[in-house]
Amino acid sequence: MAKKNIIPPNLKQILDKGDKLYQPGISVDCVIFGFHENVLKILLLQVKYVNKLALPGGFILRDEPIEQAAYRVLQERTGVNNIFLQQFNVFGNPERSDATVHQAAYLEYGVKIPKDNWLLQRFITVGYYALIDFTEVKYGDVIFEEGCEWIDINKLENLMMDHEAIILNALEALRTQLAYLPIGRNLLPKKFTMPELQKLYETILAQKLDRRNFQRKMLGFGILNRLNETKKGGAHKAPFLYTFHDKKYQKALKEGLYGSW
Amino acid sequence: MAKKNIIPPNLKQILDKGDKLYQPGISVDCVIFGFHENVLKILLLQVKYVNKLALPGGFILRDEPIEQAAYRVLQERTGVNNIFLQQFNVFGNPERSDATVHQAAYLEYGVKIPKDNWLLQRFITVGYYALIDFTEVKYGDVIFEEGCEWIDINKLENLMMDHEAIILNALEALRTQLAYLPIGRNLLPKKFTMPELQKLYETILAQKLDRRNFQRKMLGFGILNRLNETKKGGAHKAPFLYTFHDKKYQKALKEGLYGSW
DNA sequence: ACAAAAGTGTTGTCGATACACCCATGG
DNA sequence: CCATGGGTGTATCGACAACACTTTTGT
Repeated sequence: MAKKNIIPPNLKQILDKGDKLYQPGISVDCVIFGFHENVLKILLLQVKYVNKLALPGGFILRDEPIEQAAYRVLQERTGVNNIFLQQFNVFGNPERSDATVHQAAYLEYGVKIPKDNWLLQRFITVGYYALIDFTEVKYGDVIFEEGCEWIDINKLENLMMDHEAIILNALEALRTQLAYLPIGRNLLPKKFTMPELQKLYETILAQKLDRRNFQRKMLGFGILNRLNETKKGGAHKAPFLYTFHDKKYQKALKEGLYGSW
Repeated sequence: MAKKNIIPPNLKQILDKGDKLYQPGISVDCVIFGFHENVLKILLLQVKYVNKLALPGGFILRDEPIEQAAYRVLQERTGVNNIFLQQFNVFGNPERSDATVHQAAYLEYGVKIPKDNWLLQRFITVGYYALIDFTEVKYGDVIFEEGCEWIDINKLENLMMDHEAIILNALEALRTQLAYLPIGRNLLPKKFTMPELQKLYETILAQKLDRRNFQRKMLGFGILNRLNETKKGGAHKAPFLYTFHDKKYQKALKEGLYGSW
């Protein structure tokens, strides 16, 4: 800490021209869900200056739709293209903004943010949650942070500002959607087994499901293809592999699993 | 039109100090549902300068929670206290902002808004919908507008900017909520009959329901009190009057009509 | 008394749950 | 050959829809 680093140009630009480039006072935050080894995880950033974890978020360009800003954030962080993205809430309590976070980050470069700078004002954030295939993630650019980490949803701690509340809110929204929208296309690899899909559901719902009824219900939705392959390797009987039926999956995403009337 | 009016002080203030008083670039818009004579209606404002209808909306004070801003707008417009208020979406496409609306309003007072004024920038709006008792509304302050009007939801026309899309989106959200949350406490008078409640549901869903099944289902939720009175006056058999069981109603609002697990 | 609207009851269907049984595989 | 996990089938229950019947009220 004795020697201060030189401030990177992008950080300097955010400070000086941010209010020209971006919509002031508004940000997006993404709750990125991934599924790995039967655990639901969330992609978080290590913010070293305050030694806390944060949701990947960003600002909204002056001429950019909000959803696209969220998409841009996801791209920057994960490099993944095939993403399910859903707006779920807006968080706008005045107390949620915490100027000390930005201050700490810039102080690392010996820069003190002027008191009237746009970064220090109140921020309202639009929450999106995303489902992505854990295996496709390539860690992307690092800005303020040390790096990305997948954190077990049951082991959240030491989060910045109101980010834990945002995550829990996102999980609630995800659970609700589970009831009427197909899930899994973006959380599982192309080929998967029925037990794997079931584990995903059980993890999200934090609830055991009956193996046989689950299978019947899923097949009943008509969005799965059973392949003529089985997943070898594990002990015991080899389960069939499945893929999602792309067209029907997309249709179910639009109309809901129980169809529209 | 020959003679220009003098600009009211509050309008002048919004123009000059608005960016100090309010969060810039963010607004709230309220879709206010009311129910009267078996028709679902929405409270809209006549904006005379552009001769269009608009949702009641407003800005967010610098230190004000968003929901409270929405609540303030409702109070100002309707004077009603007992309001069900729900955030349902954020509308943030850059194209949705339309500077000509504000320009027209101020031009009425011979004021041309400076090009760099905060009012002319892009605005993102947070959509709330509200359910209120039609009979309790007292029309409130008028700012830019000629006045408020209840418009039949099936006869929407000539709306400002993207307000019609916002209304339809709100209606969708309302329909979804209908499935798992109690409705009616804020849309009906204290005492009401089962047929009245049913009409409300039918109107929102745009769908006929079976009288007998509806009654059984509603009573099953256990949120109604049957009074020892009947609604006299109409022809034919007098229906019972009901009230909502306040405690149970509140509980159902939190936990959903089917309970939590 | 009769039409119209409200209250109450019965039945059938379908989906969700619970559980029994058989099959395949690795140790 | 048996423990474990995967695949298939069946019984039961409850919610909901459809519909029959009775009761009340105004004209």
